[in-house]
Amino acid sequence: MLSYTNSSKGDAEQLRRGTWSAEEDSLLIHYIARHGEGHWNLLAKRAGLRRTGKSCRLRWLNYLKPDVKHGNLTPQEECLILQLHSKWGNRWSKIAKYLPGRTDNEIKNYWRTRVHKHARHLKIDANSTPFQHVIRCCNWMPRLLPKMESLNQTSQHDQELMTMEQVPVQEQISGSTDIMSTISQVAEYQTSPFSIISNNDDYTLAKYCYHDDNIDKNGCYYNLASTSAFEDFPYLVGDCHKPDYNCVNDGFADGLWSMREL
DNA sequence: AACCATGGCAACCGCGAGAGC
DNA sequence: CGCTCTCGCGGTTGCCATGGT
Repeated sequence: MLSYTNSSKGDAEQLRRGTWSAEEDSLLIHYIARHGEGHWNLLAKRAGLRRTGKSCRLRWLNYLKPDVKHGNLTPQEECLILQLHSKWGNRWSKIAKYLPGRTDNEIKNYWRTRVHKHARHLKIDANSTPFQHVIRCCNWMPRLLPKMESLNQTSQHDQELMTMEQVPVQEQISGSTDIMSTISQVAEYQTSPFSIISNNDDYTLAKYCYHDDNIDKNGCYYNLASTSAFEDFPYLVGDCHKPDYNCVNDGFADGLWSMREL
């Protein structure tokens, strides 16, 4: 699957494209470990990689960087993506800032493969107001919340932190342990909006998102309560959503959840 | 077993912003 | 001011695995 870009400077300067090999990954990791990130075009040449600087940067940021989390998104992360996308639209990098360890590319792929798919099947625009109401008010968000609650009972957040401490990504990749890197990962994670979820003293994101008293008979209304814990996260604070139409009776919701159980 | 359709995701591309000269 | 380079972003492509027929 490997190809080369056209070059007028001869074969020696042809650039590789396509899937990265383990050898290339190793070259990139070790070069950055010694010299740091940045100046990607120069980095590519000095590291002996026949890749564009752009390609090196992308590979590092989306896959090789130690604090990149791999694996399925948690319900909490899915919930936050839905919230933030309804607020900011396709501002993937901005959304990714609120999901430590997740890349804009991963979030973008998640949206396009999972969320867009539902919109296609429902024959409505994924960016349209009706679809956003379906996602946020009728089914998707409310169904994520019980999952988040059940995960909280077993302290999912703590489990993730334990997992991160036990098997640092950097160790998996390079075979060496950088304890400071691991600690910084955990510290960064704890300052994210998700850090509140398993904090019983400070309530949980799920409980903030979902108040039974505020849900009407169609389940189309929920309130995001205000709390000082969300001062740095204005969208979640006191934001109320009430659809201006009955999104359950119009059949959107049934179609949505017959396709995939979250 | 072979073929085909589909989904998931890594990687690429084009563009624009910003910095440096 | 204009040029070049670097970087980052969002959109798109294409490979590969999986499931269905």
